[in-house]
Amino acid sequence: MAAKYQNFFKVIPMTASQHKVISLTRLKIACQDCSLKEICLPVGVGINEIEMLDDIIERKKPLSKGENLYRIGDSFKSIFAVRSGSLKSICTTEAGEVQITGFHLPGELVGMDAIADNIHPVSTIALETTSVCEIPFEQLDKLSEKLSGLRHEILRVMSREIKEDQQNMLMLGQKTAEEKLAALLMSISKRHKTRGFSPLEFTLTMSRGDIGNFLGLALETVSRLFGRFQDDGLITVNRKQITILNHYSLCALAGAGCLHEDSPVEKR
Amino acid sequence: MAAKYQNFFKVIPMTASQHKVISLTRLKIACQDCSLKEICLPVGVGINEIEMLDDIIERKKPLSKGENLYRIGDSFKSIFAVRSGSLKSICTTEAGEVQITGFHLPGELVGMDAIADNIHPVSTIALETTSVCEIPFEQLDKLSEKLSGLRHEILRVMSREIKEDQQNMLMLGQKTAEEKLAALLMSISKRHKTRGFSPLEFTLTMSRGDIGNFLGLALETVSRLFGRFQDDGLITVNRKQITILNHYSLCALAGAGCLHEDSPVEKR
DNA sequence: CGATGACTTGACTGCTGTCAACGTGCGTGG
DNA sequence: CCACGCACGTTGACAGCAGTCAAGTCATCG
Repeated sequence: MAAKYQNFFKVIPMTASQHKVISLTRLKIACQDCSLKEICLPVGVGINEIEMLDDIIERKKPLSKGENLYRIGDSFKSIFAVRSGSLKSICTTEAGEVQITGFHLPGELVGMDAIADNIHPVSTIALETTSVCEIPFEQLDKLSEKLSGLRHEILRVMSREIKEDQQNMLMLGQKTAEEKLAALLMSISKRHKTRGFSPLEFTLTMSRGDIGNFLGLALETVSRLFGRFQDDGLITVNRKQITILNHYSLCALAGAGCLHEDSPVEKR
Repeated sequence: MAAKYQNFFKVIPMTASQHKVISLTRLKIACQDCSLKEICLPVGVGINEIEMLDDIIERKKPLSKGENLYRIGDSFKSIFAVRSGSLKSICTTEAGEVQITGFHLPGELVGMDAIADNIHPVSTIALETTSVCEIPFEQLDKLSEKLSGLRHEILRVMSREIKEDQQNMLMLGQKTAEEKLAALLMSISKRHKTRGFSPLEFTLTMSRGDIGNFLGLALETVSRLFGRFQDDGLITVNRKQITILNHYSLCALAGAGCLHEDSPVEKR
């Protein structure tokens, strides 16, 4: 769902140690290096504005595993950029069933689906220790009034989300279990690559059950598929550690566009 | 996908005869009555601006069945509001397979997914004789700079599309064939209701194949399900004419939220 | 009136869900 | 440091839903 802001909203991942020692200087550097500065920094020009930013970011201390960033029904004030860690968004039906609507990795934005009604339609929960930047929507909107580039970028980001959600819709509706899982792996791989990490070796922070729920599969099926993929030499699975051995075949399996139409050739 | 703009972007449906006799006066009335005027009319204030509008709309003569509104890869200039008729959006994979990403009914907007890359990611095709209004995005954007209400509304509309696409994703991934079809019928019913037509009796403008493709089902399955629904007394099917007999049960079948969480109670 | 495409119905196969038992790793507490 | 317990993950057996193939019916259009 939110795999798509990297081009514009690229966030510099932070290590856990950095979270502890947030000095004003350090943060300024972090923000200036971060591609999010196009949103964050122009809020004010002066140094004191940056200090304001400090406050905003400082306010969000890292979430620990299982903690909520926001809950269904919470009023919408800000969108969030993931700096490190990962999250999942879930919506619960009246029957109490839980449905995962997406996973969020560093450099991605969450919460834009709340703009419509000023209420968060999903809960977003940390899958591990996770640090986020808060971007007050009010300020972002004000800013976009003056900066047409920013305004366009916001529209583009949202449009991209629509476009890619539609791709995901297709995937879920039309693909087999095998194709779904391959597509998810390709999606995560691509997103890791975009943020500068290895696209061929990564750790899944979500459980088999989470993956199954998201893909509309039984967790047993997910487990079996991991086994089959390994037998076929496509990947190596070690608990949550995934190594992609045969990127091309996996991409082919994922089918049309590798979840987001970016085959070998990079789009844009 | 695009079932969601009715609250704001309500378009007054036109009869076929109206298409033929577009007088300037008549059109002005049409635009002023149309809820789209919040977008269209403020472009200019003077009478000549409205004439400009006339030109824009006139340019779009009704599409006949099978005609393209735009094709994949076309450069993006405008979004479109459906006045009468209906359309489907399809994306074709490199393998030449066709996937339907959505149906569009009167009062709905199409083309917002092209903002991201300035290129239409899908082709949109008339399912019957169809008339649309063209809304030049350039002008819409310029206008939104001054009118914060309009700017917010655009964001809200796009946010809503994201939110509801996510709901659809869930539906496609998690629901059974029965639930999918029920959900589609409920969606269409709701959309008909919103534009002031009967929610319990309507004509499907798309083929069984289209429905199956969209829902990720074989067309035979769709056909069988229509039969089963009829046997169970939920609906009456006469070729493309659908009558909903047991709205409540169908809604229950559609599951969590009737595709868009609007059970008996109306949201917002 | 015939042809073509859309739809329906039937038989059969296979993928995937469900139920169930069994490993495996990690954290807690002795 | 070890043992235990619990959550997570794996594997197997079986059943059912939905896809595929195929034949036949119906509507629409030239």
